[in-house]
Amino acid sequence: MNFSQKILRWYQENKRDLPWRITINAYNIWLSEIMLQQTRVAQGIPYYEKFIRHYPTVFDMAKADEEEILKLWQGLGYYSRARNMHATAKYIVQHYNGKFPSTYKELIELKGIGDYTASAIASISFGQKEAVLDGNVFRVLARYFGIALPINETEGKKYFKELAISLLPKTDLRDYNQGIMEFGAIQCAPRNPDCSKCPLKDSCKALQDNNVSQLPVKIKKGKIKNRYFNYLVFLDQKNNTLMEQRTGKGIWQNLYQFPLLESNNKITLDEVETYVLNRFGEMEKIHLYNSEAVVHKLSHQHLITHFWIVEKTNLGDTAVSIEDARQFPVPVLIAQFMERFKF
DNA sequence: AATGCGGGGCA
DNA sequence: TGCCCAGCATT
Repeated sequence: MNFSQKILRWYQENKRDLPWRITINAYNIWLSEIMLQQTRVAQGIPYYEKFIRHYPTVFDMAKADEEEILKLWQGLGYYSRARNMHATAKYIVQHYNGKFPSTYKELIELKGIGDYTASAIASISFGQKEAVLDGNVFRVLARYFGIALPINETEGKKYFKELAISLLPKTDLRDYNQGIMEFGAIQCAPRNPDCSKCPLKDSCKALQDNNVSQLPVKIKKGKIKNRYFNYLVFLDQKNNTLMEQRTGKGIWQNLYQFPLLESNNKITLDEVETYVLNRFGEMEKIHLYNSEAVVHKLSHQHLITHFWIVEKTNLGDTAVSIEDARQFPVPVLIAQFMERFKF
């Protein structure tokens, strides 16, 4: 039995029951693949269920408002996925009459669909002979064949892609591609895999060389930056507040938040007060809600956050009721504050 | 080629 | 605390 046949055999005996595995409908497969980009299966499942419930077909999603989609997506992260997904839903309805194209070439033209996702949809939904290359597959191939090329550099990606293509079986493309990913997620896990019960243990190069924990190789880059966020939580007597939508580049695009004063380091009450006075006018009272900073950790930056409660009589005509504010799509950082503050 | 983009789970 | 997760878009 060769590599691919062993993967297929293993998958047959170990596959999980996942909600998107009861169908090969392209809309369902597409939705699941977008959600699973850089996201664990366990985290994605409830979102997938929720979206299928709200939008059973691509037509339903195309008709929805972006704000509603972002609200449903809230907490899943990488919000550009939601925006691109919505744009693609509309595009599929407009230009493809609601039917997803079946080829890699057409799929990769769509927003939010790259090499991996195009291959996944083409193979899983349409049975085409395309090789998927995600974090799981990189790991399985790097270990089994003992390849130390960095998986996040061009040369390595190209090498692994060609290797993955060469391993594709003639039939069972759907199961093979899902199988090798599942194998990477369950058996050939990132840390401390139990190689003693691996069906590939007799021919795994990394295991023979005692290299399992060293592979795959990934060049690490980037340092974490600290940013200082000061949120201005306005309140008037009628339970209104102020919310703003984040526009432009950067994190949380199109999500809502309280008016924000960002600073280079920790800020004093006087500085906040001066800022509020200049931008919003006179206030009744202002005080710091959390003396201990809330540190919200993203993969590439730490947001050192203080919430300032600002009591102000007249919030103007852009004020929103607290009840309405809770319905806005917001980052987890804001959602957790609302929870804690009993907003 | 390098950087930015969330949030959570795990050792 | 650092790494990883069914990656993609932009610069």
